[in-house]
Amino acid sequence: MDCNCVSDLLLPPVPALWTPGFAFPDWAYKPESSPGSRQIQLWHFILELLQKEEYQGVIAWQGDYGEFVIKDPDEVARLWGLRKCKPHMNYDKLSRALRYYYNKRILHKTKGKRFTYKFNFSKVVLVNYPILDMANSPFFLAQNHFNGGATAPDCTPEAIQSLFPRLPDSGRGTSLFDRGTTAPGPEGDKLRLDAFPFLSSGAPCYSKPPSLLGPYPRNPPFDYPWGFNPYLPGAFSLNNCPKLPPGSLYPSQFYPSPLQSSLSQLPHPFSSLLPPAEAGGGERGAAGQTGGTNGTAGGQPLRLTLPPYPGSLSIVRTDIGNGASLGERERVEASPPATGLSLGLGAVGLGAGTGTGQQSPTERRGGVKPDLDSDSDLEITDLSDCSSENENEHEFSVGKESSLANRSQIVLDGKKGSALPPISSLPPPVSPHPLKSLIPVSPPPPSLPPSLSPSMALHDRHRETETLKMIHS
DNA sequence: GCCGGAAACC
DNA sequence: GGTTTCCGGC
Repeated sequence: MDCNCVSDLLLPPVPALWTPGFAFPDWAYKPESSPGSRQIQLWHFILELLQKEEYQGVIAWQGDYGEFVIKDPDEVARLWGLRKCKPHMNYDKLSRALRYYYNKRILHKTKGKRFTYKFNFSKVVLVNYPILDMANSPFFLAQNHFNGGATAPDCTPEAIQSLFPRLPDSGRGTSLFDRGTTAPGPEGDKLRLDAFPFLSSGAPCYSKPPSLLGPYPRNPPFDYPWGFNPYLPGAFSLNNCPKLPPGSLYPSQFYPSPLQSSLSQLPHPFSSLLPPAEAGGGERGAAGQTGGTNGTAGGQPLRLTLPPYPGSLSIVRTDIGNGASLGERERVEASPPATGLSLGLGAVGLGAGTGTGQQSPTERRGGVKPDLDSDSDLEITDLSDCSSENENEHEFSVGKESSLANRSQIVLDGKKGSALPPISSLPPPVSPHPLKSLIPVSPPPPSLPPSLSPSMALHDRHRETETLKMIHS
């Protein structure tokens, strides 16, 4: 019998239990989310774990932004093995796979720190979106660890996202740039954000990657390295982010893209892609966030929002078409954060807090061995159907309970959250989940230049973009 | 623990 | 292509 344990292709609906604010857009977990692969990629999986509170004890953001620590290597390996239906997976193998990313510069090792790796967001972007003129982007010039860049003045997910003026359409699991769904323009099948789940939730320096950031969580005026922000003169204020100490850049650097904001808040060109109604900040009811659906057919609200920061916009896309799919575009996430979210970790039906007989991964692990306990953190992974390779691994079953549920005791509102990473530069801890409170109930409307107004013709916007690009360059 | 080559696998 | 598996070396 074929292994369909984790079936990346059959991920169940987004777990409703997951909390909004930390979920990657569901599209990020779809098969097509991993360019070049029909299965979830390891780095994607890692991000997946990183954004789940249940796994804080296993893997968590720590240290520098983008940096994470595998607290429980064996457990992570086990989980990965579950996901990939590789019961014999172990940390050694997993780490080998991680090393594979070194060359791709998606990841790199934090020297001197055991089990510590670091995502190289910008490189990931480059790898997956070569069409983007990253090389000329002040953002990347400043941030890139691999190009000699010393610091990352604005290595914010917002900044990264700002490079992608088009949002993926999570509603159907297809993005605006989804391959095959959009007329392949010059970059028709490349310009997608599905490779950057972290853009929406990756928040290094925090035990939990703040995602679904509300409106621009930055104190205006933000001092962009290149000082070019033609679109949003302080439209998105950090003031909307109660958890961010004024003037603090560090947190903001990691506040991933505000998935809860809507395209209507996007400076460009997303907002302009929205119909007037939605572009105007139409709200989606809480029902839309119950996370009960995985954005299969419509209804799945986008949780990815571009930061109101298109300053480094270097995108040359012109085929803004595919408007049809825009029906699935993000909607204003004005509803309270707690209204649920649709986490893309599809198959993971984590019963946060509902698990019984929890046993820490460390306690029950012992490496990925055939006699694994039958319990699993991933209810999704029913390995009973694993291929012959695992047929003798009946112990490798899952779904019994959420042994990690005990980790879910982390209180989302920061009352009981896990400790923040020991980051000296980190401003006074606001909460284990900085973004939890960053999502304003009513996001301020973006200040869009007339030229970027929704009524603006596409070609005009494109022209505008081109012009801006030239200016930028 | 970490690294990277090599080969196999899917 | 993206691992998985194995392995020798540091």
